[in-house]
Amino acid sequence: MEKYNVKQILALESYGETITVEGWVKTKRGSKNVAFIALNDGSTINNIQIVVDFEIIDASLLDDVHTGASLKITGELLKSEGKNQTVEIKASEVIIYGKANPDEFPIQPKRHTLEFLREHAHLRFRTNLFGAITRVRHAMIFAIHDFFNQKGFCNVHTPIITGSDAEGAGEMFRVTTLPLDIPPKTENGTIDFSEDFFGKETNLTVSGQLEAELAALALSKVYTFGPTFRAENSNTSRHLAEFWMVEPEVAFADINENMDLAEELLKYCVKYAMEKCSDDIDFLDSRFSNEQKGKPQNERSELGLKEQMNFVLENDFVRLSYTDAIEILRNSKPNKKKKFNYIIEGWGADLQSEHERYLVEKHFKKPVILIDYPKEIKSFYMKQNDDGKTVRAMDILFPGIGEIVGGSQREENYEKLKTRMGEMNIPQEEMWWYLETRKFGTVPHSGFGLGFERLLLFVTGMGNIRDVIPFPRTPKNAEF
RNA sequence: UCCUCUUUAGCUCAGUUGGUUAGAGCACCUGACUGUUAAUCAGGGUGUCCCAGGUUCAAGUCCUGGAAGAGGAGCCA
Repeated sequence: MEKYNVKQILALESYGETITVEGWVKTKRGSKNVAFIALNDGSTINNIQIVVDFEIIDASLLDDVHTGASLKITGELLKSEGKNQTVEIKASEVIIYGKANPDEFPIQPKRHTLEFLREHAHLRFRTNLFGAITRVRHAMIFAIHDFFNQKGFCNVHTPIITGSDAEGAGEMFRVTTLPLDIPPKTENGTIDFSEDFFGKETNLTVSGQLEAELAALALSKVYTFGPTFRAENSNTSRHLAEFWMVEPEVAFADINENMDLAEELLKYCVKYAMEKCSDDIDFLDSRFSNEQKGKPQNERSELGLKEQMNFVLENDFVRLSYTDAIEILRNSKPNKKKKFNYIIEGWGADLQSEHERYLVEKHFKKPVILIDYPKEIKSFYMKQNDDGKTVRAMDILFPGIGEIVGGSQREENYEKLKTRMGEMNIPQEEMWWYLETRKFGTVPHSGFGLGFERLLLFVTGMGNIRDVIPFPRTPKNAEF
């Protein structure tokens, strides 16, 4: 006898065939002679309807079948008499693998708040919503590897434990095996890390970029896709302490090729989701619309989820220099009427969230790529422009999400890089290996970082980043 | 880290001016119903009112401190 998953069964037409299916109960509806069980195994968002005829199955068996129980059903595949499905299974045997006591099982067949489900992250996979998000997340992982593989990129695993704390991307998590209560001390009273596991201070990585650059300067086109850790005390719906980042690095590529690559990658992923996860995206689209209905008019999204995705696919991203952005913002209504919390006075100011949102959501109403930022507000490794004021940085801003990509052309000139490190107090002795790549066969190269969970926010229409990663790590929260 | 808001039944929430025994819907159980679609209809009881202090004859309600969660800001991806 053939064993199928629910997704396969829903596509079968071999009526009369005896088949077996295993899964978890979504809902049970009973009447005097017959009961209906909606069964799901996670292979699709759709359920298979099990018909239990009490002339064939003892009705008391279903006393232990509630939402959440796990079952093995054997029965006959039939064309459904009901309206909402094409096929169903008329059970000849019902085996209960595990009950789910409804007094204790927290996932009821009703609407739960996302906050409640976050506190039950071990069980939230069982909901339609988190099943859909998990499948879309999987598809996006594949889309990314697929994209780069097709383009001849080499995937490189960069280290997760790093000996450098000079990457400048944020606060780091210390990795140590030293005893916390009585750490060994040096003569002048500081902690003696020479006795630590690695013989030096080590941390969890905040970015694989620097190591990816090393690989790019031999393999030309590489990317890393791995976990990243930031010990910032950020309590927002867009930040995680542990998140996944896609970081391509390309030799012989300038900032324009870098922007082309990022735009193409984002569009590829969005298209992939719409094509490969259409059932899940349909579900997420209607969830998104329902959520918008509950919001005040001025906070509602003008477009639906699928409309937003199509819009991104059909339009070129706006490419705009920092200097031009400042001009637009300075002459904007909210700036003149002093509606911004931070009024744009002139060139040099860092852009705040409200400014980025104005550009993306009000002025252009499209994804925007901002380039050529003042060097003072960007990292040491970014290539300096000839004007002596700006660097070849690029940030991609998405509606509702903000910065989804940050990247740059890298400074390939040894002397310029060294000078800039000095100016920005980056310890050069520690970074000797990074500098050496500029000494031996240096080439122009570029790369960027794409926040994987931020991409998922866009593709799923979810509003909180804690809901697009299975087990979110945030300040004061490492349960599960 | 800062600002604002929230915390009452398993879940979602209401609870008036501080005043008797703290309520509703869902879930659950029982019954009815020949095929339901988060089935429907009738009946059944459930509480550390987030924690610790304080004010008061009396606190879910007022005050102080704390914790957790959410939204926004900063940092960024």
